[in-house]
Amino acid sequence: MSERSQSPLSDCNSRPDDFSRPMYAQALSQEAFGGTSLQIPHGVLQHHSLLFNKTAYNGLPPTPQTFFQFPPVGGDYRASDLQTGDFRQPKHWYPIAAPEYTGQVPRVAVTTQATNLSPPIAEGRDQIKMPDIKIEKDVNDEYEVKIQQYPTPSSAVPHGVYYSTPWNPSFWPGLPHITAESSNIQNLNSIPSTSSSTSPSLSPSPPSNGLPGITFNGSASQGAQAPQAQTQSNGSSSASGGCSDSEEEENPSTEELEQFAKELKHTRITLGFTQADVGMALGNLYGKMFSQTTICRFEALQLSFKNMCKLKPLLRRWLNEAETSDNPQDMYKIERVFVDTRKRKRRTSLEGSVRTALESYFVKCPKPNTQDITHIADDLCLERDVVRVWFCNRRQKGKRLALPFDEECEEQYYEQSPPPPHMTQSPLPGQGYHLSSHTGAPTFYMPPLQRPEVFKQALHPGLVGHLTS
DNA sequence: ATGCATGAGAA
DNA sequence: TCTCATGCATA
Repeated sequence: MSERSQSPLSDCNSRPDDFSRPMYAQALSQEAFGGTSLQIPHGVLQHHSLLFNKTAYNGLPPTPQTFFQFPPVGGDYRASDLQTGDFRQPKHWYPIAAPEYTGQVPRVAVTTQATNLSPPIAEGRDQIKMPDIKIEKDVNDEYEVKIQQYPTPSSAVPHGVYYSTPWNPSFWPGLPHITAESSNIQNLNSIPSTSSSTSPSLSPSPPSNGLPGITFNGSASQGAQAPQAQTQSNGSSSASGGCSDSEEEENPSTEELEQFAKELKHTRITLGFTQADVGMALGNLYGKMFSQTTICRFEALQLSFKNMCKLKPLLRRWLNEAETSDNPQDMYKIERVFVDTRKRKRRTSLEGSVRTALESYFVKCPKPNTQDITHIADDLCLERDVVRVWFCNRRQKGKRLALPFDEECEEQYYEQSPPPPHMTQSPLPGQGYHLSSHTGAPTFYMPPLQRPEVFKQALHPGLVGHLTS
């Protein structure tokens, strides 16, 4: 016990970076429908790498009926197809796309989208053949191999349409009206340098009039894996009038991002879509899918400023589409086969006491060196890698939460931000470490640079007082 | 909504 | 080995 108090980090001079603001987002109910939310079956839609818009890159005429062999559903989506441009998916509702709606269509969706969601999504549900999901465990039982396969179309699907490949730049050319409008579209740049190696050769090269490869804010972000959003200040408003010029500035302000996130969430909920839906729609619209997690974090302002800026144009586009489309569900159709074979380490579930201990270590030293990590791992009987990853995530979380949109301060935060009073002593819990206010879920300190008044507007009114008191 | 994990790119 | 963007899995 007492030995455990001998932290290996006593010589660490770094300061904790976290102690961030209260988890405002946490206070926001996910869907604000009494807990009703749409849950995507795990693995069904979450791997963006397999999203394909075949018509976008190979010019194939729409062959919707041959894609998935399900009984046609009622409703006429095609009218809107023609209006919205060729880059869109063939406007048919494939029941395979519906699993995430199973029995959980938000009430709002039912009431507000009675005319939009045609036919009732649940109608074809019984006919949905769920993909086989196979989970294999390796010999050590620590890794899982998940293999999922959607029913493959029996015909009319060219070989090579489906790839297990990351973001495919060739989708961008399929956005004619994006470039044509050149209005409020924040450009989606990013022609990944890895395209030649990661995308199927089937895909054509980006057209010369394609989206300019403007990098985000001059930063060499890790961008080859995702469409870099870039901003242009030429933005006229879309049909929805949802974005102002200022929002299209190269560097949207914090307020603008917050406002947009709020608008996005509100509209999304109003239209009855889940965060997963939105992420999926981005895939259908732009070829780069995002997970529910990412959309959630965007709405909750839990991404980095840079990341927020990157995603905002995409989401702005979605928002405009969703608001103006006669058949918003068109944006959610899935045309892909999900074949995901990866090994992923089984998620470690750390006990509260262990987390608390890690927190206390983190307070002392947010950036432990290798030796420290080893020591901590030994001390807590954890894998060294688990500890390392925990610290990585903890730092990331600290930045994310403490400095959502203040880049300049971000870099200095380790040095500038003093730990909150209650953590300075960092008594160790349990086996010698204890943080009085830590019960597994860390509380976050809001540094002075935070502006609660900005964030609280995104909160349910009833929560504002609580959080700011 | 969030904890733990992955992987690319950078330092 | 870190940061960062991102997502699976789960609370």
